[in-house]
Amino acid sequence: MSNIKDVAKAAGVSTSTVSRTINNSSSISKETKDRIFSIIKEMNYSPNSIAKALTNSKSYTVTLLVDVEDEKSFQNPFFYEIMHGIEKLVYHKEFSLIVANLNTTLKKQSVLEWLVKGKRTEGVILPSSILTSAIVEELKRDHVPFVSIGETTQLKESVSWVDVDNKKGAEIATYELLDKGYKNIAFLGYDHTKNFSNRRYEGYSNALTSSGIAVVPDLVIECGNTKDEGYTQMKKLLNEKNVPDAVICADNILSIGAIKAIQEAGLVIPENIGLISFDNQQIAELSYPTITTVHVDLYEMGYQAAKLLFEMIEDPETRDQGLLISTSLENRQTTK
Amino acid sequence: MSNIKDVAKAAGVSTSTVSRTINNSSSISKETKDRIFSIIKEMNYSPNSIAKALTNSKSYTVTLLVDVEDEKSFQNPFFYEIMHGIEKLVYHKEFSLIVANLNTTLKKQSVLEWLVKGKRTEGVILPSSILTSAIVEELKRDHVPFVSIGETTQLKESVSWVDVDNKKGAEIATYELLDKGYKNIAFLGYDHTKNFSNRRYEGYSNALTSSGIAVVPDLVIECGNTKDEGYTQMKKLLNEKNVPDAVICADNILSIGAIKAIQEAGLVIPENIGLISFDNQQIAELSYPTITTVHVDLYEMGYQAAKLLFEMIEDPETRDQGLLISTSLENRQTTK
DNA sequence: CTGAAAGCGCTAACAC
DNA sequence: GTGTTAGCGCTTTCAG
Repeated sequence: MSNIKDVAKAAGVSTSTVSRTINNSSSISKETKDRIFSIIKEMNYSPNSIAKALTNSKSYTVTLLVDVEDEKSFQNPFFYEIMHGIEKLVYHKEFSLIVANLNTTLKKQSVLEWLVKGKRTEGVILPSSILTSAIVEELKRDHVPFVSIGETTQLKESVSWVDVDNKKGAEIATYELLDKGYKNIAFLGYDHTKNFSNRRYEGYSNALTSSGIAVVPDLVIECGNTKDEGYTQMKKLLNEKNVPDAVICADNILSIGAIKAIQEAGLVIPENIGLISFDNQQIAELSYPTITTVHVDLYEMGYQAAKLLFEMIEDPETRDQGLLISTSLENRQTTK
Repeated sequence: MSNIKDVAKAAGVSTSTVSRTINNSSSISKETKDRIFSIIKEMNYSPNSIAKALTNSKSYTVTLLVDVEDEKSFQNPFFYEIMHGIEKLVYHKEFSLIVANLNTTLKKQSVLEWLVKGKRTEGVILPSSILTSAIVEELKRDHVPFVSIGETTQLKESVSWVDVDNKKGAEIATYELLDKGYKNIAFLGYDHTKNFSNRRYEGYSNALTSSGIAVVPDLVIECGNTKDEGYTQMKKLLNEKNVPDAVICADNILSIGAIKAIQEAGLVIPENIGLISFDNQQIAELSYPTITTVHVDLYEMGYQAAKLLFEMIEDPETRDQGLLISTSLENRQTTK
């Protein structure tokens, strides 16, 4: 493998000239530049990134930190697309993307410590679900920029984040149902401990009241996000005197169970009951009927997270900020 | 940030002594070691990984190469677990894990070239679906060890790989159905262009013939892996004179459609018809009924891929090898 | 517009 | 057991 010295020798110039050429310095004549570039190509030279990193005291590396043991931190299907968005910008900036698992320990320290202290990373992207105050403090102390995927309401510290515009998403869903003539809309799967769930509820109630419709507490069902809960709670709803003619599922897996309950009750979707859920394209398309969902551009979310991160890397004075990614409605078979 | 010199100065020793201490050389007296370690802790010193990498001409980095645009290269849910297994060993070895997308280009070269030429990576793990001869040649030329996730039947070159023991998996499934009293087992979703599908078919026919049962060509259905294909093909099967009493789905999404077709025909699962599919835990558990599957330990697969890779990194003379990861049957509601 | 030389932080051969 | 020193491959003042 040839190095910068070899190229310099072959070109009859100094290493500085080669270096300047590579880095496109304006102070090199076009002729020498051209000559050097052709020699570089001839010799199949590539700058050694590690040497460059050492001299510049930069790692040219960004870390995506996840909790692989925790299904909730990044749900499988989400992760891949988000990573795709991150990856896109990271390599565009000629950085590498490192993936590491929160719970890994090396040399008696957390991976994060190991990465940061060893100067292995210049920035971190991580899901809000694993972002504790301890991590925030550590990263801030070491001046490592980071961006949270998910709004960070549980933290007292200010933090940069990107999140889905859950409120708006729920609003869109609610308006859509109203537009299609549904009148009595339930909200299934509310979980007041989760930020995104609160936001979705806000959107739902907002859209209703804005349309002159009162929120009916009996139609707002608090429960976890499982198929079985969806089934049980929907069944219950259908046995009340006030039966809804549409339902918004605050979280996605619920809807599978809910649909089952509706079908078993002899009701037809979307004629008798309409349903809108959130995300998870795969489930939405595998179900019978396919599920109308509020869809999030996760690629975009990842991309924006990376963009925010690079702003912070390039200018450490950048202020923390929050960014909401807009949603869109994917009409499928559970709505008219 | 303190460096090795600072530590040496504080300890009143040379940098080599500190270096040897860090790297646990046996030729340092216990006393100095202890003293140095305590100073290291005091000063909160961490070795600069980039400097170390430069001196040792190693990047201490392994790359997971994927095709994020191609759903098939790593299907979403698969990827995460495989990565988890890889990640585990990679960090245990005190390496970092880089993730990169095949189609990214930098400085007019592919990411892979960029990573390899720039000495950014010491080894690569990638799915067989994106492993072309061109990539093999490139990696071999540059002496970069790599491991394929998936057997590489399409290549003439010898390559290290890990794969699911698809044949054995299908055998297990077939034997299970026979054991439970099913007698007329169909094989749905055969795709002769795919290695894993061929292997599964082999296992199926193997188990049948070993049990003294002839393979009935009419019960082997070649089709793609979609919900709709599963529905259509299953419906067809149920309308033939020779109706199966069990079905193995060679690929997973098929089973959703197949189940629908069975239910619509008024048949009861698992009493009238049994069904076993492959993988995809999430779908298998969301379906009504939940689907009995041949399950693969993807974490293990990732871990073994990394293990193979490190053998090659640590000893370049290591010969290429193939490794099959065993499967297990997850009994759910589609079988008696 | 180009070159010489110092230095990034660490390791390892060679001394003692 | 420990220290001295050269060097990994690059960038960047400072000179000219």
